[in-house]
Amino acid sequence: MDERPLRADARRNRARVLEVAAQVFATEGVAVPVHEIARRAGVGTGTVSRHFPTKDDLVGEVLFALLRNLVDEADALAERADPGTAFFAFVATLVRVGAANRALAQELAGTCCGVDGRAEFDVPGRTRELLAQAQQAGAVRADITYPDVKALMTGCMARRGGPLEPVIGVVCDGLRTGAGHRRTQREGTTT
Amino acid sequence: MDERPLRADARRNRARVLEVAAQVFATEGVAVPVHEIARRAGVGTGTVSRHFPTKDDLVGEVLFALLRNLVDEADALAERADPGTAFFAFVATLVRVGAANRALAQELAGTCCGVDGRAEFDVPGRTRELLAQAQQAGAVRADITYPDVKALMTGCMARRGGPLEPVIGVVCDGLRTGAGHRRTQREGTTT
DNA sequence: TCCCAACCGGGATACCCATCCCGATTATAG
DNA sequence: CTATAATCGGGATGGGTATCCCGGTTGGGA
Repeated sequence: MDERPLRADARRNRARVLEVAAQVFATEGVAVPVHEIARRAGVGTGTVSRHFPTKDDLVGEVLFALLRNLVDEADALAERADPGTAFFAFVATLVRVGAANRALAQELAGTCCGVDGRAEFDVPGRTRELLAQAQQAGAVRADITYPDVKALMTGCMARRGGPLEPVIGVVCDGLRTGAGHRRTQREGTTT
Repeated sequence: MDERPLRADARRNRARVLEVAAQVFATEGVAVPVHEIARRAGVGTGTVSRHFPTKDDLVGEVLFALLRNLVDEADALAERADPGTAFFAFVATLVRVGAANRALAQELAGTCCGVDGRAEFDVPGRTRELLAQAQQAGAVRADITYPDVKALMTGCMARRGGPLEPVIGVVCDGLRTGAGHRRTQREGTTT
């Protein structure tokens, strides 16, 4: 196909753009203009959009690596720990990573370009699985759904610039079975 | 000052724009273009920007009423209920209102125009006070700060379109002193 | 009823941004 | 060293939004 090797300078520029983009998107979110990425990388906007025809392509490439790591971690936890421990550990990891990386937080919150959900990078899918297993094992409240977990994690990620232990603690304690809640009298409510 | 009464048609248009804006911002958030508000209100864009010179003016006017109600509710709770009950009830109210109104959620999350914080409409201030009193009364974990609470509530508000009891339950249980292990009455579930 | 200031509509203007294009530059094969 | 195709920079283009402006319309007091 188009697997022709890039010229040396082109390869260098591409890598530099990717590096700068990763840093900027992590710090300021995906809303940063492409021309700003180009400026900081010391290249023209044309160079950026030649290597990444669309802004989503650039964002996607930046997110791929991060999402893959998370999926790997989820899989590792799933086989190394019991369901409850695995689920809570993964939630804590997602929150920490999301709080440290705005772009990733936006992606996980669904306010980004939506590159996850693709086979090998399906973080939401992994989270769903871990949740289901933790609930089956009786470690997590049964009335909780994935959207609930997603919303709670999204909130925790917004706690940028402060210690994360408190919010993670609150959420994990609250999710745990046996925390006092009135589930007993409202089993299958749907609003 | 310029308190000359508006002409009848002008007053009618202003009210209609405000009404439509409130509805649209609540449903779709403050990012909706002004010209869209004008279109749905059946007026020209000029009419909107004459009554509300800036988009922030329009958004602000819409939010004022909502914020005032919330502040009133906070004050009422503060004097009618014990600190713990008041705090949890207010948190539940904020989450419910925020989940039902995107513009308000954006405002409370700080991703809007920031009209609150003004004396009589200072919802964050009231929340802070209720939190401090609840902690002093020993009803809420001592390691929690206002930004933690804000982040958690922001997350819950993102749970649009589903039942809110689970997320509110998780957060309130998690915030409660001695959380993660039992206890609970049914506070914090006011509608 | 008549008249004019207040009001209306929506086109004009001024940004901002992503993406495309093309003349100038440069890596590198021969 | 030279030729040439790949690459570069940044201006041009198209689309979107907020705000301003002005010729036409109308409410309501005389």
